[in-house]
Amino acid sequence: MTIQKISDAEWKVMHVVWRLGTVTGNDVIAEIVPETGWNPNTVRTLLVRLGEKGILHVEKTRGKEKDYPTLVYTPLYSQEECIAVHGQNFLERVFEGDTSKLLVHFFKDGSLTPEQIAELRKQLNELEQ
Amino acid sequence: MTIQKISDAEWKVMHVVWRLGTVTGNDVIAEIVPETGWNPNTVRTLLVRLGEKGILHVEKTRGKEKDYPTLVYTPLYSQEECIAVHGQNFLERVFEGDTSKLLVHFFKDGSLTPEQIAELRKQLNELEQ
DNA sequence: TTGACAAAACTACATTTGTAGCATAAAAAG
DNA sequence: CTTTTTATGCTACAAATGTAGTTTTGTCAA
Repeated sequence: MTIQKISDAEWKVMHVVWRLGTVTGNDVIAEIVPETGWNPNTVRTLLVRLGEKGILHVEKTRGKEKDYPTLVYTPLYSQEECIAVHGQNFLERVFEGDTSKLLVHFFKDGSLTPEQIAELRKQLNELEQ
Repeated sequence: MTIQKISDAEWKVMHVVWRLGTVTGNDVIAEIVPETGWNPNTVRTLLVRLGEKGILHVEKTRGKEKDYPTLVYTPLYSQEECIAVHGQNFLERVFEGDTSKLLVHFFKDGSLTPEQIAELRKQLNELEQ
């Protein structure tokens, strides 16, 4: 019932899907293959699996006009939802659930720009009152 | 050559090993089994795998006095090193490498105590100058 | 109509992971 | 010494993952 696990390779696909909204296999292939060198079939396999996991909705549509039917994939969960679930998991696994330990780690390691630091300070202030 | 991947179940073992320093199988079993309900053999399997992965050093030692030889496991990498590697990986996978996005997410989601917030502010200040 | 081409569907296969069970060897107990 | 425990060493096995290859099928160009 909960959101199923998204594997490393699948995350890469999901980022593209969230960015583009509703996509065809080719859309994703066009984005990912040049960057990763993966075989196009690999991308398609990942899309199929994400469909089976209930993370993407899969539908066969006839494009606008005379196009022949193509599978289109649509995210069933927002990026925020998936990040929430998987972030929680990571937090527990690696930091034993201690959020502030996590935050301190990524602070130090993050080489943040001054703007980002300012943004974080703002967030902190908001949290505080 | 890099630190190999540590799986979910293995992290649980590693936290115990880091906490206790050098451990026997039984030490880890005593800590983990009550909490998780895992079969003791499961814990031993994980220890063996961590040894094979080069994350733990395995050695057969004769305990202090009249003890019979037992396998003892010692971490070959500090918690910080492992967290650095795996944290980086997570950051890239889930947040596409954007540290500040990660931080903002865990801020909002983290239900921090006032002390933790204060601590973070301190860290921020240190970073800033 | 027929052949070429591309998308989709199905199949594949080695590794890793979760989760043990079973057999053996050595120590402790009797 | 023999028996009983227990840690260790193998073996196991299904599901998930990374990474495609092969086959089928539907569309379009000739």
